[in-house]
Amino acid sequence: MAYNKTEKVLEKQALRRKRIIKAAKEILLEKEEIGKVSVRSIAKRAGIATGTFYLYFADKESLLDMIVKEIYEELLDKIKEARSTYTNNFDKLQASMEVCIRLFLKEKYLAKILLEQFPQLNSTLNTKYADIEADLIRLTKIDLDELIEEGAIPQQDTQVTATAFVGTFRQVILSWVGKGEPEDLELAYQTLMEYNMRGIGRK
Amino acid sequence: MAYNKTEKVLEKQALRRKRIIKAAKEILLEKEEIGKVSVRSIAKRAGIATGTFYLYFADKESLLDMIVKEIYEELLDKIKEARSTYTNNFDKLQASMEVCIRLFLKEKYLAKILLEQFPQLNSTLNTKYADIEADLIRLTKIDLDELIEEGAIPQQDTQVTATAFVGTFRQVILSWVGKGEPEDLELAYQTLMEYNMRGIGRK
DNA sequence: CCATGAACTGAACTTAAGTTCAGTCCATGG
DNA sequence: CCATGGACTGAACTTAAGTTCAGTTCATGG
Repeated sequence: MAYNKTEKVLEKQALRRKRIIKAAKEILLEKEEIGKVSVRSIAKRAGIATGTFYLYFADKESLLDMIVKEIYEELLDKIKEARSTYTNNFDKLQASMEVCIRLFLKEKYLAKILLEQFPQLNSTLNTKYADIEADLIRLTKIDLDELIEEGAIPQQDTQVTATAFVGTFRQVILSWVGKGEPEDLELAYQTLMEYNMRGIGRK
Repeated sequence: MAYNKTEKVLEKQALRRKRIIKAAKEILLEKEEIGKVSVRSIAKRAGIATGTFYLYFADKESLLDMIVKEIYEELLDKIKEARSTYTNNFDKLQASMEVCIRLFLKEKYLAKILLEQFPQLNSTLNTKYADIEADLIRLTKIDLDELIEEGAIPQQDTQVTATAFVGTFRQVILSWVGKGEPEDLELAYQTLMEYNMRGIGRK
């Protein structure tokens, strides 16, 4: 005599699921160390009992997993959107980087979670995070390879330069998240972009 | 009637202390996650009882603290030494970076511990690690400021460019530690250095 | 070679986090 | 408005790590 869930219940459950994710993100922001984010604290913040958490997520890792995925997809979507408005490969590359910076600064929690918290994890998740960095490097490399083909930048080991390129952004964004943005953000942003444009040898 | 320790005992204790540090470094290398490095496992590896650990270090954090300090001092010493053989500021900057790369690649454990393991820590230690990165950036910034004063590179926000500079090295070294060095290391190293030299606008 | 005190030991204590589950509450459908 | 089964609860269980300490071993100096 299994009964069917009504729309209302389904909505309530979806909301609860979202609340759990939101609570987790909030706590990830507050805690210095990702290890300190406990299921108990997430449940408490979300206003549910500890056990209820496990009705929504198989385990703690599943939740964190989902959060990484969500954030990264949001980032990729915005990058894709920004790139679509340009045809020139320089512009596309710059647009991608601009999106990263602006998104991470606007939503510092994204930066903190993605650049600070998740790299602290081991196991499956850390691998997943490394994959994201590797992915961004891969995407950058594609752009650089195309620029070389066009003759817009000199021949170079794009694996190395793409890695360096991404490295500058990671380091600079993290420094801004950590100790506050510079007074003149636009100037700083431009400095960074020029650094990399010169770095790849833009003619 | 307190008795005096003989030389033999003092040596044995010094050795034991070193063994504990060595054991900890070894385990730091093996474990993906620094949190998995337990006092028990360190003691076992060092061939002592768990409790004995606490006769040599106040607590686990003291040991890790000491390890960071040791590694960082080793790095700074080598940098200082390498710099002393040059007078030109470009050469000094390049020498510093070359030392970092060569040291981290030669002793991958240093890179893994300093760039991968310690950033995973929270609290005091993480702060200490952040201090090291900040310190390297600070040192780089000094070089850049001098180069600007000499007119060797154009005016720029050296806080940003120094951060970017260090970021490229961190990212590239970590990628090499993670998935193996490139076939032609010299070439890759040169690529990275050129990237940064162009980046800072070397004339 | 013994008395003393320092070094060492590892089991026990403490704390904290992930996970489970018997009992309770609540929505459904008759 | 009840009987049923799913949702929810939070105390209890499990595991694992840091730390302590009573008992044991060892080194010293007489």
